[in-house]
Amino acid sequence: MKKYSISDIAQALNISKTTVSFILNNRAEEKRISPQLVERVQQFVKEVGYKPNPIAKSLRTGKTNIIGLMVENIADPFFAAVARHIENKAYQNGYKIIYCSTDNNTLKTKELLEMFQERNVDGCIIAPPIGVEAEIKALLDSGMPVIFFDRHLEGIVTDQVEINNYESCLEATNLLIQEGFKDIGFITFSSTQTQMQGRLAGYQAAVHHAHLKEYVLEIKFDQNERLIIEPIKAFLTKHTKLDAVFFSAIQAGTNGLKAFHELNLKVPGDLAVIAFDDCDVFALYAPSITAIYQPIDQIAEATIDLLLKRLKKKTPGAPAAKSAAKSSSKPVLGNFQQVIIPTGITIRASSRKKR
Amino acid sequence: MKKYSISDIAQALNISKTTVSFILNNRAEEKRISPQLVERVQQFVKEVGYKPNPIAKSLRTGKTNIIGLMVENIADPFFAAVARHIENKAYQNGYKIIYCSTDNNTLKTKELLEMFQERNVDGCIIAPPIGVEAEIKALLDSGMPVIFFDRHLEGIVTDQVEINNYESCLEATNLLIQEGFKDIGFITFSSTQTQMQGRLAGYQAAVHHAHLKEYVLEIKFDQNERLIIEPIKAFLTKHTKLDAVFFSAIQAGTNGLKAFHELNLKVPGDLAVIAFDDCDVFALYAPSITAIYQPIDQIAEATIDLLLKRLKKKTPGAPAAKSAAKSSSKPVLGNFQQVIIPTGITIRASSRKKR
DNA sequence: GTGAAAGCGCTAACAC
DNA sequence: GTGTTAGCGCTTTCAC
Repeated sequence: MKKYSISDIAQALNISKTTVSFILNNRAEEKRISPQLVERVQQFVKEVGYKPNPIAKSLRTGKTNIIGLMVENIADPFFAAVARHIENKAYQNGYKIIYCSTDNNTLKTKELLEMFQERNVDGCIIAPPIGVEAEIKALLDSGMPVIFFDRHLEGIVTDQVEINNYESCLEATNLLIQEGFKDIGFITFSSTQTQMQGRLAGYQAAVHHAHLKEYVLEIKFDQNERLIIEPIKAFLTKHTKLDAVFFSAIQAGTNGLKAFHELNLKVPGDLAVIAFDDCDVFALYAPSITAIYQPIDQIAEATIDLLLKRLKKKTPGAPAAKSAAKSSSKPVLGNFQQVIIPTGITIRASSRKKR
Repeated sequence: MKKYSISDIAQALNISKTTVSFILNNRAEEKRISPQLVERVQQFVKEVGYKPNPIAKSLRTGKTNIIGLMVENIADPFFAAVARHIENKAYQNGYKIIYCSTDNNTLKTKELLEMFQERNVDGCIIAPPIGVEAEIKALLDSGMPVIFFDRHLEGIVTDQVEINNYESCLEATNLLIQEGFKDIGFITFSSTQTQMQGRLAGYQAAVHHAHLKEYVLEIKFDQNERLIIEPIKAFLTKHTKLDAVFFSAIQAGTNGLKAFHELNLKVPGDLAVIAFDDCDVFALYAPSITAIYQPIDQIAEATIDLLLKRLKKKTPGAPAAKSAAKSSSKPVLGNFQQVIIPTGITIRASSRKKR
């Protein structure tokens, strides 16, 4: 099976490349090419299994049909699940995904952004680390659609999808307060990222509002779980007054449970628990752990939708939709959207006061 | 900051594109271009921040520096973790990753393989579903390096990385037998994939060798966990004689534990447990669950290494290594490798016989 | 040692 | 309605 190019087709059919190109790009009608010719070309193309070379196309048009996806760490269940949904919908819309993990590393992220630029991705979806504001701004200025999710960057206006970090942590903390817990710790990772800041602020607001004391542990995130477990143990050992703990992220939660084991602390007898982000561990743990869950599918859906919307706008003559296409009213140029997805909470045994 | 092309550079420096290209591709020496000129060009290139356009390069050379990565489901923690490692090493070597999930869907996989072909990826890493043998073979015949991992396809010879499924399940089953368990169930997903077949065969061999009865439950895999939990409950309810259960995969294990809860079965009192694939759930569950673990980093490392080795071979004149390059002896043409990575087992409370 | 020019496969302005 | 042709930015053969 020989590989056909557009010239081969033109030659075989004794017409010109242009005509073939027009037909292949659904511009036959617009160019008023005879239906018979269209039919003949399409027939032939199908027959020989011709596929246009996307690289040549990209070189010419500047479009690649590739989306850059940048998460903190693709091995993190949350990001992996989001990536999965995004991947699905992207492929359905004819886009491929190039992905990468930032590790929240500024330098690495800058390099990756540069790579996206060079590779000419059509748009990108990013859970940005702090410190790449200038580069993102440059990207946006160059006309590349950039969508933020999970967090945003102060001072940058672009489409973004987030959850209600502040409110959900406020409410979850209130739940503990209403149950009658008085000394509620908040165990989190030291981070200036907006989502983590929001969670902490929510906890603080609730605690202050109830005139309770604030106990916050900020741990430097590390892949080595001992470096998470040990600070938690130290914190719990120091603050023996604590009767409840709120974990701000999944790795805090699971490693916190490990710390409990090692200290032989019972839940919720010694310590009540609420965790941010749900997972099998929390559902199966005995007692089961109350957890805030992020609607991952909605987050992913909203994110990729925002990007696809931007990408659609860039191809004015997109002949996909038959006729309604033209009537897509208001241009909404540069009119960025911020989507907030509400979280849910699964109340289980760990947050109930023994009475 | 204007975007420079190679002609811009040539023009600015009053030399020809050719010369610039040679210098940029480290062929200055070979072409005996004067060191001063080389220096001048490199200086200028750095100054204006010129980056060659990879798309144009691809169109011309047929290489893309992109690796296709195809897993069953990127949201699965195992595949996500493998992807993470592969991504890392690929980027270090100048390759980008386009990834996709097959869902073990033959049709989808065929389309994705076609996409890899069209997109001209330089090579691909695949955890293949059954039924795409012909397409993979065609890909290999076309000269594309294809590396299998996690499983292989009968009748296809290519580089592959797997774990010792058979032996590890044989040994794990023997562990239960030695503890004195007599009626050991094996709960797995119905699959003709080699890795699942290997696990089942290992269990069967151990059980038969000990003249014990075989109890196998094969569940159709589904994202909806109720469709996994319910068959397990039915199986356990039917076979009340069982004193131990071996779960062949992580989703079998976690959903199995959920089934236990719902049936109010105690581990290991009512049922001892061993699971294939380890995770936090098993470590934190009370009692903790004995689990076979796959050395994910080794698997990923071996896989990407095999691919990189193939890719290196394809660029004979690669001027990366200074001089030792030429001495890479034996050609090993078409000499495919099969790497088997041994698993480990973490023995915890769930597999111990109460005495 | 360096340059002119062809061409990778495609799109699109322009001509007829 | 259809064809001619000029690039997109790069590599590489061949000529000098």
